[in-house]
Amino acid sequence: MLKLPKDRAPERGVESLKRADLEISTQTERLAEGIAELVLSGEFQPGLRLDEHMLAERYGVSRTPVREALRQLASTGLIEVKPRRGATVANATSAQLETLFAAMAEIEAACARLAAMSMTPIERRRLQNLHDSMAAFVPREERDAYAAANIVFHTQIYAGAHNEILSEFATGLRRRLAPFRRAQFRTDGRISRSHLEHGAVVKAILACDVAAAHSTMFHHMSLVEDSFGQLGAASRARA
Amino acid sequence: MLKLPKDRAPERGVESLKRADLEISTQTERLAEGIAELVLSGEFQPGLRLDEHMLAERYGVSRTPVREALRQLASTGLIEVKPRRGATVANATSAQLETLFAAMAEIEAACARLAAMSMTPIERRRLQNLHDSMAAFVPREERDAYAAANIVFHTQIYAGAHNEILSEFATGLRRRLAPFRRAQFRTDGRISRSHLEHGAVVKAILACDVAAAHSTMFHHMSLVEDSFGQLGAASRARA
DNA sequence: CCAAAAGATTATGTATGCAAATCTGTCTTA
DNA sequence: TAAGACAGATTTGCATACATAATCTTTTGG
Repeated sequence: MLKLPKDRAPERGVESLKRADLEISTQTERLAEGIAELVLSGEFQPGLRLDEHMLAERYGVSRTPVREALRQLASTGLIEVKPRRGATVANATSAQLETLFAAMAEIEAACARLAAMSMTPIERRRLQNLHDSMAAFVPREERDAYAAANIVFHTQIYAGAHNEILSEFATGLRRRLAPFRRAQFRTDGRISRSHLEHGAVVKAILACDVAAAHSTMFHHMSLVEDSFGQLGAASRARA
Repeated sequence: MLKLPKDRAPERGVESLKRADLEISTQTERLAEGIAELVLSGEFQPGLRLDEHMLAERYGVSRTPVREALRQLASTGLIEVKPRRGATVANATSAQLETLFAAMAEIEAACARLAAMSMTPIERRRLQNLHDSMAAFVPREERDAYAAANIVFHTQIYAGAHNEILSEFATGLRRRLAPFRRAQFRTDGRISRSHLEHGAVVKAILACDVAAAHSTMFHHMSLVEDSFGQLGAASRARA
């Protein structure tokens, strides 16, 4: 392509209207974010081959930044890159999903423990408020709203742990599992059970009960895992 | 450079004589491993600027695989890559080191707990044997031998947890902290104290005492952290 | 008719070149 | 003398080109 940087500028603008352009400086970052979005939204399903040429054309760039973006995403586990065989959206066997859920339960429980230990009064009150407001979604079975608030709920606990590293691990695992938990709250009664479990976690954290925060969160995450046995099987069949 | 692929072949051959060429397929992998080695060995110290040209020349390749290797290492936290500003060996403030140690304590404790739960009899016996054999290094103060065996000890526990993800987190954190814990067993009495703590961990794991495995390992890792307060300050000053 | 090998095709790995951003050192000016 | 600005040098980001491994297709032998 001849040097026509102005030709690409408009596309770029459209693509990233949501977030401030100030923050995103390189094509690679933009691509990594865009591709991740496609995977998380379900448009790119697990197992799909990610052709470098195809992506380069789709985003109007050369293969070089595409390759860098793919490597970066591979490091998060969202996609897989095998040497000389290209990249695919990560696809997990049910055994691997079990491992991921188990790891996530451990990390989330650790975060909850630390949160009970070191959350500020303001953070504790915000958590309580969020939990209370989520109660409204339960009787009405507003799955999407509850799912969105659920992510905020857990994110607040990660933040409350005041440990950037554990927080990143937890966020990464959540992202990595996202393609496989699309139907999370579809099971009947899952929402109300989730809210009850959250209540126990909140109570423990507010009471600074470190051990209870750990165990209630671990319990909560284990139950989430249970409700996904069949999904693991489904994704494996697709491979 | 004109296309003279034959000119480069010999260099490449010489460079990788040590390890089987069969396993390493791309330049990027070789470079990532090589650079990581330089960082871990201390030849590349925290804060050092990693110039792409310099590395490319040093390894006799072009900048392209160097860039990919740097991105890959950045994802492990061993180096840092800022857009348009290049890569540097990761340098942590003492606050960040504290966070890393705290995260590591949590993950190691989780691994120990899972290990107590799910190690096979063979794995348990191997751990016991290793621990026993490490006793020999204590009275003789063989720091290097003890340090090497110490890594094996912890690695056996990661493996015993039977959770690939947590194992990778733990290994990654250990690598990431390596540049800052060079003098780990230099403190007087550190070796014998470490061995005592290991003993408590082994005892708990062999007894399938899940809670004790967690707490003894957590205690062990916390003490490791304590003996590094001054190192964090030193590395910060260098920045 | 099927299997296996050889060739064609495609995609990945690597090299090189150019443009823009950052950095460095010098020179001007208050 | 110190602060700021400007120009040159350096370095990164990206595009393009080429070489090679992997894959697909076709052909040939049993």
